Formats: sequence, structure tokens, C-alpha cells
Amino acid sequence: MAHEQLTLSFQLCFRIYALERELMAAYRPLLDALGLTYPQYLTMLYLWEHEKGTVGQLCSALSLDTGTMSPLLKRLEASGFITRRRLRSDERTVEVTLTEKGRDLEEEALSVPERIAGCLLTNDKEEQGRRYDELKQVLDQALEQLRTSRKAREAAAVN
Amino acid sequence: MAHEQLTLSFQLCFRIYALERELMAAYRPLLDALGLTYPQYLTMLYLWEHEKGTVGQLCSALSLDTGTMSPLLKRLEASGFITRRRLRSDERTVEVTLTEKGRDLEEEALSVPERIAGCLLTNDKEEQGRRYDELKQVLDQALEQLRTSRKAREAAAVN
DNA sequence: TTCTGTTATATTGTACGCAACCTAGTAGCG
DNA sequence: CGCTACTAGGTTGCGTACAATATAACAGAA
Repeated sequence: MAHEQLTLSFQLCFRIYALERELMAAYRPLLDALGLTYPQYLTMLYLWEHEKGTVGQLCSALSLDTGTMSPLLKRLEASGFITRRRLRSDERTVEVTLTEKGRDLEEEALSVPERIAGCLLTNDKEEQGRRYDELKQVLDQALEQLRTSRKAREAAAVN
Repeated sequence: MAHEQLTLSFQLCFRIYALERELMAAYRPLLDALGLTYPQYLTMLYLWEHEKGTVGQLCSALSLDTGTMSPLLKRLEASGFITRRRLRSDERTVEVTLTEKGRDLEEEALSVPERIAGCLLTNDKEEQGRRYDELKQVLDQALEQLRTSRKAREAAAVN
């Protein structure tokens, strides 16, 4: 029966789709308090670690298109967390830098990861470790598999 | 160090976020051929199984807002896959039904799940079973955990 | 130097996803 | 019947995502 075929991969894919949205719902109240969205938060995490970066580096770090990143950075700039300026050495590339306000935000964001870990894993600190490893490994396998087959598709499309 | 704290839950969350987009990228070429997006495909899956349903039932089945579902259904109607009409018994509720064209689409969509399974898991049929169970279980645990803590948050917000 | 191809980013258009709000229809109660 | 509360969907506004296209700057060859 057709529905047998459906259930296997459908069950996984729908769970991944649902999990992502449920996770965003967990982040939302925490990030709202900081005035950030999740992709903006990821951008700030990158900048808190590296202090600055080009648009291309940010796109590649978050696997995002310039069509997503470009307006996102404009909004972060409008919020006063970053500044953007073209490099004199190469006027094509735009360098993003933290402002004082952006740097200060890191302190407020310090509690976010732990609070999310509580939502996503469990409150039992001991159990957290086990689940963390398991989840991470399984997610990595799936990601790796998808990326591999995407590359295969893209290579095939050229021929 | 702050980055120790960050890495734990960040590593998981970013993987979930990335995995969802990578999965959508795998579906995209397959669904493009059918003239569907992934949420539209999920809607059609529901209708292929149940033949019809109210907007509320679809929202609840896919965990989507009316703000998402309502325009999505309009687009499916514009594509000729479904029709919408208000029930005479209760003029508030809108019933969605497959058209002939919508029903016919199921046949074309039959190969999608298997092809996705190949991208997401592996081509080795035997290995697929193991990975499937593992992934499903881990995703369910995470989903369950997030939903539980969301309900706790919402209950706390009332008080 | 000029032409050509490439690179880095920006813009446009379409479709989610969700919060907040709106509206019409229904139900219950006096 | 008239009032109120509730329910089912729809609308608006904002922020992603991403394909497709555009633009300006750079780099290398003729």
C-alpha cells in the first residue's frame, strides 16, 4: 500500500520540520528580550567570537544566502548592534563589526544557551550529557548524508 | 569560559536549524516538479489520506497557524488542487476538498518518499532501518521535551 | 589598456511562519 | 429577544529563506 511507503521517510521529515519550529518557539521569548531573532542571534554569536567578519564569511558560517544575510545585517545595523563598511583594499567586500552596544549584548545573552539546554534536553544534568551526544551524532549523520547527496545532485545537474 | 557554555546547546540547535534547511533543499527539486512547496505537500498528504478536512484540522495536523495555512490554501486552490467552501451547518468553518487534479497528483508524488529516504538515510536498505529507528527516537525525545517545556512556560505565563 | 570573466554583495519576487488583530457566525444566558 | 462570550478563519506586518537577477569592483589575458 502506498501509505506504507509514505510513512517511513515522512515520519522523519515531518519530525525534523516540526522540531525546528518548536526549537525556534523555545528561543523566541529569550531572544525577544534581547531584541534578536534566531538568525540574528547566530550572527551575533559569530561576531562575539570573531569580533568582525565579511558578509561572505557570515553567509558561509551560517549557510545562508546573501538574499537572507544582506537585509538581516541591515536590520542589525538599524538596531545599533553592528556597523558595515566596505574595505578600502577591496571595495567589493563589506566588513561587519560589533558596536559597543553589540558587544554589551553578549553579557545579556549569556544565560540563553543554558536555558535552551533545559528546554531541549532535560533538567537532569547527568542525563543531559548522554542525550546531547546521541542527538548530536544522529543529527550529524543525517546532515552529512543530505549534504553528500546534494553535492551528487549538483554534480549530476552539470552533466 | 563563556564559549564552553555556548557550545553545548548551540551545537545541537544550529544542527537542527541547518538540518531542516538541508532537508527542504532535498525536497525542493522533487516538489518543484509537482508544483508544490513542502508545507503544501504536507497539506496534500493529509488530503490524500482523508480526502477532505477543515482549515482547523489542517492547522492542527501540521502545527501551523491560520496566518500560514490560510494563504497556503488559497495558493493550492489557485493551482487547482483543492476547493474551499464554508459549511452550511456552520458558516464559520471552511472545508477543504481535493479536486480531480489534486487527487491525480498523488500518483506523481508516489516516488517522493523513497527518493528522500535515499538522500536522508543511505542507499543501503539494511542500514536504513537502523538509522531510521535511531533518528526517529531521538527526534521524538527532543520534540517531546520541547513541547513539555513550552506548555510549562505557557502555564507559568498565565499566573 | 581594454576586454572579459569572476567575485562580493545587493535587490526583487515568492512563499513561509508567526504574533497581533479583525470579523462574522454561533451559543448560552438573562 | 438582546446581550455577551466564544469560535473559526482571515488579514496585516515583520522577518526569514532562497532563486534569479543586477551591479560594481577586481583580475588576468590579449
